[in-house]
Amino acid sequence: MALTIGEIAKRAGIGLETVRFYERKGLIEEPPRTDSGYRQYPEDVVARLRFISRAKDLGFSLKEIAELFSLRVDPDTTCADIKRRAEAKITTIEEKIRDMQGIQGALSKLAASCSGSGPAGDCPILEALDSQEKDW
Amino acid sequence: MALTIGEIAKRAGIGLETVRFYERKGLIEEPPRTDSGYRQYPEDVVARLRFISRAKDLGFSLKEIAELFSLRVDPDTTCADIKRRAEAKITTIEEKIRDMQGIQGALSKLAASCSGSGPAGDCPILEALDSQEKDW
DNA sequence: CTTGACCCCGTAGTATGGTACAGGGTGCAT
DNA sequence: ATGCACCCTGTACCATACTACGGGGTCAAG
Repeated sequence: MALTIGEIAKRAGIGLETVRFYERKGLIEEPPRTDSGYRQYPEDVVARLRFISRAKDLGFSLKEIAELFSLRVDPDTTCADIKRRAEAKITTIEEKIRDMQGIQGALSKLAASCSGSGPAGDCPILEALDSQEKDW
Repeated sequence: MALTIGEIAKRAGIGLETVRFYERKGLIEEPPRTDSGYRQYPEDVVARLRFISRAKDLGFSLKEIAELFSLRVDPDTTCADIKRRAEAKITTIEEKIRDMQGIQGALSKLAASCSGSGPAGDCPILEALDSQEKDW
């Protein structure tokens, strides 16, 4: 039972333009067509689209997801290869978290230095942004 | 003593194309020109460009930085207004950190579930991405 | 046989923050 | 006076992930 692009998009919970976009990006295969040119998707493409959504939720870019698929297809790929990818991703995410925490700490410090009264001209936050030194 | 665009860019530690880009975006004012059309920057524009870099480091977008400038110019703006902006930014950054931590936790769980041996076809990471339920 | 929902393609636009030309003119030193 | 570094404008391009639109064709119900 083949599905139309609208059906498959609905089942995967994404827009149908997005399905075509993923096709152009090589994330899903080009499906067979009807005589009139309509795409005819096998049902398991829904699972693939959900895989993409889940991987995106885990912070993988579309490019990385495409790599994941090609790894999976390659018979020489091992479980360890996949694990390495996941661990590399964990590392970059941890780095991002640390960066964000640094930013958050600096901003909190700045916000704390501001009494919240008086004109903006005297605001210690803007002054800190103006000053040459950044001690944050 | 007016500075050329190249000088000012060098002093601010950014590219000169970026200076023009900021001008187009309204982050710095259009400077006066020489008869031949060269931009002539007053020295304090360096401070403004540094302010932009610093605010960017703190996670503000260019649009938000432009707002900060217009707040600063507005005589009705108070220190409390600036503080509110900073606190709002802290909140959104904290949210992002929590999101990232969720992703990191989920990925770590998946990576831990993988022994790292065997073919990719049996990889529990890929299986988790394939499965309907996400318990992560 | 008409109407409306759905599909096709290609292209362009969105937001973000720049970067890179191409094809010129200018400023200064030798 | 000639060479080189620097400046000018406008436009196009990079990555990321879509989203929208125009101008068509198709399918199924009534």
